[in-house]
Amino acid sequence: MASAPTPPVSAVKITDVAAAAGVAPMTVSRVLNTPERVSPGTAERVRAAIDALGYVPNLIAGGLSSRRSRMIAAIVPTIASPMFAEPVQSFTDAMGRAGYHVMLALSGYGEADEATLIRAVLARRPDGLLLTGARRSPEASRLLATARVPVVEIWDTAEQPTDMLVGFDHEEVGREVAAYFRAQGHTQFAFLGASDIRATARGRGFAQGGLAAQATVKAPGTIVEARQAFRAMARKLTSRTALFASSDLIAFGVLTEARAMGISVPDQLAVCGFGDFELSRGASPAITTVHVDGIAMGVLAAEHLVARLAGRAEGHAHRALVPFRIVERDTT
Amino acid sequence: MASAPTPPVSAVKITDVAAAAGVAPMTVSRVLNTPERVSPGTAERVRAAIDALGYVPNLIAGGLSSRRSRMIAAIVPTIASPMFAEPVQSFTDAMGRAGYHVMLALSGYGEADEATLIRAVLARRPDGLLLTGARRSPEASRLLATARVPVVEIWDTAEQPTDMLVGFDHEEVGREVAAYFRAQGHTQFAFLGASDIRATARGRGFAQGGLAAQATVKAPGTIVEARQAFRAMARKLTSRTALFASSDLIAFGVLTEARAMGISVPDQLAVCGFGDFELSRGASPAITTVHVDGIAMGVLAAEHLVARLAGRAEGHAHRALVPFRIVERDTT
DNA sequence: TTGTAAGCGTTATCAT
DNA sequence: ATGATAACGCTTACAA
Repeated sequence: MASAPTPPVSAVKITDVAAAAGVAPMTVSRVLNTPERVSPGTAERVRAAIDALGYVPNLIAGGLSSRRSRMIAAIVPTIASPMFAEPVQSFTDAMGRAGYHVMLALSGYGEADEATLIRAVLARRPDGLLLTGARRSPEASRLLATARVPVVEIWDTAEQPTDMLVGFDHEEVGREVAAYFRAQGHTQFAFLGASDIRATARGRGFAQGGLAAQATVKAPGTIVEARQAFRAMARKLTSRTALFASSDLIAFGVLTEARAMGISVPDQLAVCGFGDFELSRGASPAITTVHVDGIAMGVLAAEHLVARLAGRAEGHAHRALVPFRIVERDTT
Repeated sequence: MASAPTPPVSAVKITDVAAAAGVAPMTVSRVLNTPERVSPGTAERVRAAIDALGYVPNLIAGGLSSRRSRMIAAIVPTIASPMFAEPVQSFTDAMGRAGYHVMLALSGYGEADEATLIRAVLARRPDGLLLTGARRSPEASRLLATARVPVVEIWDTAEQPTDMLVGFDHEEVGREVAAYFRAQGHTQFAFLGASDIRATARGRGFAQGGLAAQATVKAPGTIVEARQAFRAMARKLTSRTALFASSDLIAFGVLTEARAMGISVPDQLAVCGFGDFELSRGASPAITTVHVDGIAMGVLAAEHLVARLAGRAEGHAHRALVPFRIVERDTT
């Protein structure tokens, strides 16, 4: 379709620098990649030539030659939520420190064509992959297997991760929240959550731990939807209820609506969110929530990947669990 | 540092497919890139071979050869804010439909070493660049100039964009908000804002339009900081005040604190935010805010870039303004 | 410490 | 419509 007239992107190449510095191209390459193997004097001359010419190495050529792209592809559903933004940000930083660029691809929810995305991404020959969740379609698994690329999956656990995994058990989160509520003397439980696979797992764990979850409503992903859903749900909530929301946004919606309805928190209604977004700390009342260390998740994922890429995979387990904790605030 | 033993990423290459299909490599390449130039029968055989072998084309080799990476690099300060997440998401989608991958790089605020990041990104030879804001350091400008890569800058305006630009005037936003407040009979103004360059510009415009902005407080970026800042500021606010916050998060902090202090909204205090985040619609009272069409910004940026890459840059202006509007809700 | 030669896997270009 | 050949800009492997 597009047919640009092949413009010279950056005329300056390694041979130009080599000529200017009076050395062989290979020496320029060494100055850039293994400076310790070049004499200081030569290195200085080469660097001067690089600066003078404004040389920017072509990593695409280097990658083809070395068969290492020094690039990691990360696939996440969305960056619009702090849920993924945080680990992605820290993963990117950590990989950057190790000399890798991270290429971010957005999949949206619905694993319909995750395989297609993975395929597209593999075409760029990343040295490694960061994936969200631990459920892969058979097609995706096949692709990953034949590509033989190190893979880290985050945000979830699974019996059989594709390769490495850094996450936590969402059902366990639900169970812990239920246990926390029970310890507070609650006997009536409700769950309000989004329909994505991990939110559902948290709801399932909560129902197990809560023994008698009186109400489980699904679907809302936004504050406004949560308010509507809670308004509908509230009618059935006759006595003191402990509600677990699948995200802080939903918890906030519930609390906003509860205030409008004159329901007292935490006396008549106790609420626990998930994610520990800034909103939960900043809102009044401050929202009790489950904190997951997203930064640590990103850093850990990077460490695993870097270890593998450096060939020292032995020291690292293939599965790492990221801790979570309930942050008790005003709504419980 | 890392020295992996050069593993065969995906053994299958174009010559393998060609051999399996009984054609020349070039024919396989044509099936993939210009199928209309291959006879249906041959194409079918080739595709069968591709599927059978699980061939994933090596775009890194293709890019070196064709000098087109089919990749766009996007540099944004952060994805943790919906401010940037939205246009980035829509830009990515739109470029994807045009056959380009978007590689996202996070710069953080502070243009300290933006040039370094740009340099790193240019090493991958992107076909185009998406940058945030319109202020480039001399070093960055030099890099971009010598790279001769199409550049779109978003989120701002400038007299001299680097190349193409899709944004809006932040001072004008401030002036419009001031005008809106004045039309409502306000005479006392305050601004509470983050210290980044665009927030500052909105505050400047607001001060111009408000004639007598009584208080301008800077720094807060989070809800909690905004609450503290407002509490300090509130003492000086003796009469009915119209406050413009540099983001909806800050507006929310102000409103939360105002409620705690017993300040009635919008009677004693009118508040307008910026960004039209989900929170503003979902909160109670719903927050009046400035809506900027981030989706449109991303799509427009993509259109400009695609047009340029397709060689038909003439039809498009180099500057496009994205509309913004005040969304009137309960806090004014 | 530095250089030479031979690819890396694909596509542009020119033939057929 | 298909093929042969020569790059693309760099790095690996080996030599000096």
